[in-house]
Amino acid sequence: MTIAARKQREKEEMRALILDAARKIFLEKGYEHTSIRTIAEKIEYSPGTIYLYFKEKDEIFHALHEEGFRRLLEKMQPLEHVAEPFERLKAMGLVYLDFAKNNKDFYDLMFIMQAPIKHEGHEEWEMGHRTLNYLKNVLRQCQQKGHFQGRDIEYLSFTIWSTVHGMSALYCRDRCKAYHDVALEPADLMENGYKTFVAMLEKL
Amino acid sequence: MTIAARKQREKEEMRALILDAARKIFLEKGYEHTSIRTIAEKIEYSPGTIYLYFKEKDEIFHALHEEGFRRLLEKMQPLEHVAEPFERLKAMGLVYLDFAKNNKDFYDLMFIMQAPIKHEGHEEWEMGHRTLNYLKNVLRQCQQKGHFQGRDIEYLSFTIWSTVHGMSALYCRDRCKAYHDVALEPADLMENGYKTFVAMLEKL
DNA sequence: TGAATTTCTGAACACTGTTCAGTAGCTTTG
DNA sequence: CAAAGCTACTGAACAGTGTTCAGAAATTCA
Repeated sequence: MTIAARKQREKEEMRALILDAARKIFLEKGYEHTSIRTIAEKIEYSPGTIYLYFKEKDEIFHALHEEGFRRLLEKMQPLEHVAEPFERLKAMGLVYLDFAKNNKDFYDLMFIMQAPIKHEGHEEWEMGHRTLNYLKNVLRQCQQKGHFQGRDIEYLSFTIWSTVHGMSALYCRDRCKAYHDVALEPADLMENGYKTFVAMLEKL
Repeated sequence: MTIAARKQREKEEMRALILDAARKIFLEKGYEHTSIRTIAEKIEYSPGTIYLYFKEKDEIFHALHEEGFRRLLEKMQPLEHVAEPFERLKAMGLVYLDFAKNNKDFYDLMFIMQAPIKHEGHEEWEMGHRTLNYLKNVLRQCQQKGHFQGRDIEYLSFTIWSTVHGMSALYCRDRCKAYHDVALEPADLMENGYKTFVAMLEKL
C-alpha cells in the first residue's frame, strides 16, 4: 500500500500547490480577474491539469472559502482568555473588522461574493455556522451576566453580525468614499462607527 | 434646427431602448451574466451599435446605478410628511430594507457590486451622496429633538447605514441561510433584526 | 522488457467585451 | 432629381475567458 499511499499524498500535494498559487493570485487580482490559465502558468502545468484536481473554478473558490474561515476562527481563539463575556464580545467585533480590513479578498470571498451554490447543502457552510455559533454563545453568556435582557439571541446576533458586516462590506466594496467630502478615512469610520455601535450595545 | 433636434431625440431614445433592455436582463440574470450580445439581440441591433451609445459595458452599469438611486429617493419622498424626525428615521430604515428586498439587483448594483471606478471623481456618486445627506439631515433633526446627544453625525450615520446595509447585503448574497438550521427566514430576520436595532437607537 | 494504467498536455469549443473597416441609407447640395 | 457627404449601423475579427478531451508521455505492474 505504500505506492497507493504515496500517490494519495502526491495528489494532495498537487491540490495544495494549486490552492497556494490560486490564493496568491486571487488575493492580488481578485477571483473574477484570475484565470485558470494564469494559475496553471504559475505552477508550471497546463490548464487541463487543474481540472484533474478540481471539478471547476468554483471548487477552488470553496476550498479558499474554508481556509478563510479557518483563519478567522484562528484569530478568534485568543479571545477565549477574555473572562468577561461582554468584553469578549466587544473584542470579537474588533477582530472581525480587523480581519476584513487586513484580508479584504478573503473577506470578500467569505461574505460578499456571489457564492456558487452548486454543492447544494453539502455542508460547505459548516465553518460559517461554527463562527456564527461562537457569536451566539458569547451572547448567551452576556445574557447570563445581565446584558440584553429579554432579547432573542437569534435576532440580536443577526443585528450585530449585520452591523460589522455592513461596515466591512462598505469597506471592501469602496462605498466608504461616500464620506470623502467630509474628509473621513475608511479606517477612522470603522473604528469610530464601531465605538458608536458598542455604546448602543452597552445601553441595550 | 428641427432635424438636429429630432436626431438628438432619436439618440436619446436609442439610449433609453438599450438601458431598458439591459435593465431587464440585468435584473434577470445579473450584471456579470449579461452579455452585450444578449442586449443587442433583445433590441434587434448588432453588438457594435451599443458601443455607439455607451463607451463600455460599465457605462451601462453607471446609468442603471443612477436609476436605482432615483428609485430609492422616490420611495423616500413620502417620508417628508412624517413630522417626528425619529419616526421618520425609523421609517427610512424600513423603506431602505424594503427597497433591498424588492429590488435585489438594483440594490446589488448600487451598494455591493465591485463598481468600476474609471470615471474617477466624475460625480458619479452624486446620487449616493444625496441619499446619505438625506440621512444625516434627519439625524440632525433628531438631535434637535433631544436624541443622540453628543454623538457625531458622521459616525452615527455610518453605523446606521452599515447596519441596514449589512442586513441587505447578507440578504442579497444569500448569507441569511446561516440561520436555516434554526428555521429563520430572511424576511423574518430582517424585520426583527431591524426592530432590535431600533430598540438600540431609542436607548442611545 | 512489454503491456496496462495513470498523469499530463495543448488544441479546440463556445463564450465574453471591444474594435473597426466597410456598407447602407438618410441629408444636403449642385 | 441625381450626386456627394454624412451618419448609423453591421458583423467579422481580436484577445481574452472556463472547460473538454483525444492523444502523448510517464509511471507501474506482470
